[in-house]
Amino acid sequence: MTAPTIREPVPVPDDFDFGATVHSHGWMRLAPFAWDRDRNALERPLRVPGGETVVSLSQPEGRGRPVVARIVAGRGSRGGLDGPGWRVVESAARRMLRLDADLEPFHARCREVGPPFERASELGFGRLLRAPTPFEDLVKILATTNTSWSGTTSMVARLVELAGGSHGAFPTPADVAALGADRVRERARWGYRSEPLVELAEAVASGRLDLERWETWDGSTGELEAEVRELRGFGPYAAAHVLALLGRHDRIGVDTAFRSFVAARHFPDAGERPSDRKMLEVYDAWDRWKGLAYWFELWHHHYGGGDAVTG
DNA sequence: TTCCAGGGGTAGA
DNA sequence: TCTACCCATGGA
Repeated sequence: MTAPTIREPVPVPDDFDFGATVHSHGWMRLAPFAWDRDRNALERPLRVPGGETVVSLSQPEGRGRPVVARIVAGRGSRGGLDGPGWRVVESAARRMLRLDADLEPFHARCREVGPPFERASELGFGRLLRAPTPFEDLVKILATTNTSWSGTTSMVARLVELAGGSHGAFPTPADVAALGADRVRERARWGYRSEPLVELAEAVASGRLDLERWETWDGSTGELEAEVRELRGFGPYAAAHVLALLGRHDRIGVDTAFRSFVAARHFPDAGERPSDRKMLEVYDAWDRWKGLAYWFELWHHHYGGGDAVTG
């Protein structure tokens, strides 16, 4: 048992940029994430042994300096976390912020290609914010399909409200399974996604689907993609998104944002919108970095304004 | 009411 | 494997 603490540093890679990571895509806007503008901190509840805690993450000393995890509520608010509790928080931070990702190969490639990609390294681009668990990421990806971004945020918020923890922690697979498809449909308003969501939750809760296996997948992207596609409701777009959050970027999830952005940027003079195939060809030369290359272009286009890319 | 949204599923070529 | 077409469903 270590001494109680309410504030601990988490070591990070030299090129780690907290702001760029948090604003890498729309996840920071989905419950139970909350962005604290005043502190430039990312806040969210986490399940820890014996209950929940609310942690606030920031990088007060700037790029390459440690991320600081502050316990702001829940278990730990009055005395800190014990050793096991703290390890859960640190492990969650590492997954969310992708602290173990090696982006040097991507950044080296970006420097070769030149503008605007050469700025990817200095801007700290390349780590896509994730949930603490692969289950939460899958649920949120399902919530982006066939709907608008506002629909996604409300579906996720209602699910957390209905089945989440007392401090708002994201529901576990068992929680979602217990909620059942009917209530997911009628009260969380997930529409036709309700049954695929509950099926996913049941598969994970029962152990039939082991998502941890995907975290350390050493097979081909195609094999992993095939497993993801076996999940109901996960088509080509959703599967590519899942792969991206697992650190594989040799697929691009084609959605309305991809089509409109790539058409405008790379085919400005085309009379009619080019085919998906034509638009995907733009990124062929990036091999295993296709997805990040596209996302950097989109992100770079928006990030000047300081907002996350949410469509 | 109509139209759209960070698509999925399926049939047929 | 690619295309065409239908379908879903809340919100603007």
